[in-house]
Amino acid sequence: MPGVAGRPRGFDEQEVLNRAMAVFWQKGFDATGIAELESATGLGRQSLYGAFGDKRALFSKVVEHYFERVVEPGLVAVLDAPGSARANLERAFTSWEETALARDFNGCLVGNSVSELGLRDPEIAGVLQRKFQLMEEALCRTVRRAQAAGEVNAKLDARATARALLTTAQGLAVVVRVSRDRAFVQNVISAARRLLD
Amino acid sequence: MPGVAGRPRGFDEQEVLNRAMAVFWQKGFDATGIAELESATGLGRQSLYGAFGDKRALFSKVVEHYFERVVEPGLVAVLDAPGSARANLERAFTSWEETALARDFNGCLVGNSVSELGLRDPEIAGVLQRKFQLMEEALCRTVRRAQAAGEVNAKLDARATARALLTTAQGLAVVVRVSRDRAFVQNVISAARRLLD
DNA sequence: GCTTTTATTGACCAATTAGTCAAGAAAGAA
DNA sequence: TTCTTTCTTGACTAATTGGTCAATAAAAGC
Repeated sequence: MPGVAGRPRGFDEQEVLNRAMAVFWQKGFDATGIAELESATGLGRQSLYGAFGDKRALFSKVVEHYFERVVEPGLVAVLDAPGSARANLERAFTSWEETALARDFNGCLVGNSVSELGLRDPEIAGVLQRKFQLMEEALCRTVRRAQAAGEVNAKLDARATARALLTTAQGLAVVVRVSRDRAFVQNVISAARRLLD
Repeated sequence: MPGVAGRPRGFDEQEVLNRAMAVFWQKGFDATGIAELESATGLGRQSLYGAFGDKRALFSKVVEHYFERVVEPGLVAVLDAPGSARANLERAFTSWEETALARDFNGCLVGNSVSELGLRDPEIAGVLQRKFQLMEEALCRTVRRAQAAGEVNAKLDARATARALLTTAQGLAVVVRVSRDRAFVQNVISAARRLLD
């Protein structure tokens, strides 16, 4: 009989994913050990394996979780918010600047994972590629919307601009890891802004 | 008596560094095992340890080697070549486009290493940061030179522009790992070019 | 030829890895 | 209560990891 009874979980799946995400985000896939995931989540090994499968499966769920809980609200929702599309782009830039300068900034989990796993795990690479596409898409439609409102140079290729912005953000996430310098970040953000003129 | 005699090396150090570089470049530090370095270089373990120290020390030497043999000739020398600075920047863009689209493109070893080790190995992070600075510097002086020649908008902040270009190149190296798409790369390069106008 | 120094070879080791097994604990269904 | 199902705990394992040891080989200096 399916769906019947059994001892209920003693943990909140979302909260566990949050903690696991924090570790993977900071250290990457390989450098994160199961023991570390145990202590970070407070779960025992078998609970982890029972609930999420092996390390790789857990990592996949963490990537999805990251997109839902970090990128969707922090970027996509910001861009798609009603009102001035240009203002939304500016809000995204500001948010990039702030997060990049935060003391505990770990880059972008998607970008980090692409660097680490992009060439050796085609399945995960496919997932990551789709995440990039979703970000590009969000940027693209916002650029278009801003163009329609006369807030961004209408002569620009919206898709090309979106791709340049995505690339800039990913580059910033990398470079800032070793030079957390406010002037540097502002220079890059200014350049991103200039891409809209 | 120091500096006397002993059996001479049976291998060429530069060639060994080339092979080791290829492996580290493709797979990263953690994912590269000593066994793999042995078979890639053709050296036995003790020869490797005797000549280069432990894995981390070898990796450091590989990073230096990468800069000397890849970045210096492929970027710095191109930018510092005599003649039109703007043309040199264009040559760099073309080279980015070509290498990014090559079948065996593995990103930038410096950028990859920053992602993997930037937060956990301060010493290596410092070295990587200096490499970024050298690239920024080369871009910066070339932008300035082009400005002086009237080939690039003289109103631009040369340093800010150099930083944006560096960031763009690093971002491209990441993004292209999962979407090796000619149009995408051209869009990004066009945006980089627009940063000079 | 003998000595000294370094290079090479391959076996070895301790530690860590991801993943599994088996027994016990807890809660809903009957 | 009793049964059934799932969750939890901690010990266990097989494989791989980076790194080392000791013996051998090869060349230069005397």
